[in-house]
Amino acid sequence: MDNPFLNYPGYLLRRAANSRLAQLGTCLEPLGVRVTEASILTLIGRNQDISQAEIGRLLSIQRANLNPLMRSLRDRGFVEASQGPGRTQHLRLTEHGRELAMQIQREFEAQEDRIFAAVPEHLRAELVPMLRALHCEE
Amino acid sequence: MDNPFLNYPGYLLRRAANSRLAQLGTCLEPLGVRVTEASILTLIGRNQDISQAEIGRLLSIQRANLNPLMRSLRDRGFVEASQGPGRTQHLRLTEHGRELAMQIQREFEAQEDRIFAAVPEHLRAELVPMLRALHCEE
DNA sequence: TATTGTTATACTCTATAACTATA
DNA sequence: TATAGTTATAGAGTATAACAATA
Repeated sequence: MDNPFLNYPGYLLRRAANSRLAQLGTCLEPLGVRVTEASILTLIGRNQDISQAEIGRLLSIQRANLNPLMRSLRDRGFVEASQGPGRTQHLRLTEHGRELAMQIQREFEAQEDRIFAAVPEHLRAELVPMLRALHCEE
Repeated sequence: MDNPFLNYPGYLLRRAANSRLAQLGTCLEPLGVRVTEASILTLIGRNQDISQAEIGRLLSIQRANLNPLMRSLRDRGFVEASQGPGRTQHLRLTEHGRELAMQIQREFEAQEDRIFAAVPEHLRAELVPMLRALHCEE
């Protein structure tokens, strides 16, 4: 059976990204959050009083799509908002959210360690530069 | 603004894969097919009389999800099916499908060239091995 | 029984458009 | 006018369950 895609970097890139995303999702499952939610909580934890729009820009999530995610995180008691200028909301983690963010941080680090470990040692220093180079604006 | 994800290989991997997938999608748009459809047509072109189930295994698409894709490709006159053993169908490209598959092939190759070109020259030989290493079974 | 094709369904992510509220 | 948040909607990809047909 001829499967040309196994030699195509574009296909291999997608396959690697999907498999690692699924792996991280499985690791986060016991914490009750999905990868996107965990990323948002991490960003708020590191940037107190960040706004929804800023999160969207940093994670490449559109405002319209971020809205239901944020509402869910607020409803579950991980995030609280205070009024900023204009319609802007200042977001921060609740105590509950901070505890969760710490557990998420551990899972994120474990995942990055697994990914680095999968790369041959002599190429590890090149991994991040190579992945940055593979990104395109378009 | 602290964006830790720009140093996380997992995030960079997903970002690179998404951007390249979008780029390829844009290049295929004039041909009137999406990336998934183009991949299926390529596989049928290279493996005459392949079955749906085999395509699914090679591209990691489940049978249930492949069904509407295949029906659409048949309805548009790119693919025809003949009866195989059991419920198996032998798939092959129509004349129309073969012409399209040739154009797709050119776009696929152009995309792979672009991706290779984005990688620093001294790392190009390591790209495919590295991407293969980044894949995980999970 | 195992495999293939099929249908239905649901969830996630993504994309667009349009609306409001405020600087 | 520009930005932030909101709502509705649609498409694409993915997941599970269940069913029919055939080896």
